[in-house]
Amino acid sequence: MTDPMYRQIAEDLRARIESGALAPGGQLPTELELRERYEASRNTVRDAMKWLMNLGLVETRPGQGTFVVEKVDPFTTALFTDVTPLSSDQETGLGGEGIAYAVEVSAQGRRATDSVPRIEIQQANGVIADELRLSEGSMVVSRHQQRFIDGTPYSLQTTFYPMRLVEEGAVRLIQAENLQAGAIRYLEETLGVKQVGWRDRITVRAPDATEAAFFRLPGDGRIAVFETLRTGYDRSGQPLRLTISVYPADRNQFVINVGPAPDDPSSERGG
Amino acid sequence: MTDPMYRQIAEDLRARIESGALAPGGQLPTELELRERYEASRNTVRDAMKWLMNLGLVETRPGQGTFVVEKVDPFTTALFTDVTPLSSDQETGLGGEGIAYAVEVSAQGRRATDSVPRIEIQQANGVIADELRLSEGSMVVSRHQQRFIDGTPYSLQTTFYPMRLVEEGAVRLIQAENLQAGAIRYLEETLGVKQVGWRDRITVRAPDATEAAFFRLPGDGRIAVFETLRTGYDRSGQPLRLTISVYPADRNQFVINVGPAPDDPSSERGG
DNA sequence: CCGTATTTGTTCGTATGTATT
DNA sequence: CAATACATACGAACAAATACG
Repeated sequence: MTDPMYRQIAEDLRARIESGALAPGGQLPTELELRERYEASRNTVRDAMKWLMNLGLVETRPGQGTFVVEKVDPFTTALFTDVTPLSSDQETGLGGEGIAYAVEVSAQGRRATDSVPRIEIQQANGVIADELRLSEGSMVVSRHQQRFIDGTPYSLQTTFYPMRLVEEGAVRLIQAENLQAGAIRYLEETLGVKQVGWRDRITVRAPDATEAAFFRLPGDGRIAVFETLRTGYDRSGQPLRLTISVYPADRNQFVINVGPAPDDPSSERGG
Repeated sequence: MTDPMYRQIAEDLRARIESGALAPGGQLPTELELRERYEASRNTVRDAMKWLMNLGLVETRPGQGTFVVEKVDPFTTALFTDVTPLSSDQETGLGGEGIAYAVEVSAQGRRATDSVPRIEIQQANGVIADELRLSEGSMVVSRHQQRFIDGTPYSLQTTFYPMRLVEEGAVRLIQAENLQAGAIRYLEETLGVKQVGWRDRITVRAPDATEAAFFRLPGDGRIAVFETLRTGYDRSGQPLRLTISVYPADRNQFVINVGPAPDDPSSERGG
């Protein structure tokens, strides 16, 4: 019938937060103070805090207190941009080859850096075998990188190539240099195979321990991560590569521009 | 140094789940059994359960027990599809006007139904004013719909139009009929304004109480929702409309097809 | 640098309520 | 109605992180 006490406490605090009475970044009363204010036990107050924490409204800092979460303005990653000029109807292209390479940050003045790739040769498991249309257990090359923007962790990215491509001569795939935006071009120059299309898949899930550590996320799964799969295909419709990227969901968004959409993708931010 | 006991218990159970020893849908031992097995108090065992719950690995059902979460195969929503034929290089078009209308479900044999729109005339707040490039407090028409697939809640969707469009003659925007895929065409026929491009934004956040109730989500924020903003622009680069859609993140994914990507977007599913 | 006070984190015990079988 | 299983609530004690003099 009536809500349990810890939810009533949470609801009361939630209302104060949404109304702005408790400002972002501001500190909440301590658990002992709240225990007196609501005439509840400390554990009940803590249950209310956990509720608000799971809603992403507050965060606790041991030894300091409980604070209202400040939303950061997110990194914007363009998954697709069609660069048709606004005033001319001629040549509705797909933005040239350049965009085929990777997910790109619409970084204004921000500096993106990537770690040296960690190369592995491994068996294709479920999703990887599925997307690359290989039989389970087929060998693939994986190139794993940590990506940073202005030094802060931005994404974890792993690209898988069928081992076939290496056997056919693309040996630099198994060397730990930064192919980066050049991987697709390298394959074209070396083997003559060209990526003519791709498919992105966007899902959300809880981070694993590795991801939580890299992105400095809480460890419990209360902050999710985006997982994007990008499968690239050659002219014959055969999968060339699969790139799996992971981004923390609390500070990232994706945009897709289709047709002559104005520029300036959320650069301004009002108070 | 060493992890707290509730996390060790959680880690042990997590390993059993990932290894498959505890199958999806299967029941975990009861809290009393776990209390004996790990020689901990029931509260500590429950802390371990909450940890696993936030990671999305288990769910509890009062009176029944604790169960390993079964992942459903997600609804797939295509945000963008470029239908260039595979074998010809001529005319790399954007797939025609048809795709401009809306986010479309790649529903194979599934039946999509929408509720009658709830129309409101309201002031544009922060995001809405921002995207439609209106000054704060300008009037907008909002058309809100509940969308279902095979009768199960699929998304909550609200489209905002500048009031200016109604004043200029598009009066059916404020009538509670299903314009649906015809809204863009209606604007073109009535006012001669044509949506020639759009921008999508994809973010993730905790659901609010309304959304949690509609999608039957837990109420604490442990299952997030996708929020997509689609802003449509006319030939002059002026925003025509803003559609905000919300989808539960545990049973939805988005796909983007660029260039001649093969069909069959994840219809098969291996055990 | 050290010690103390403050604040959240962990763990236990216990009792009672609510949902399901 | 009874048994089972999770949910709520209280009280207590100690640990760990942080801030401050």
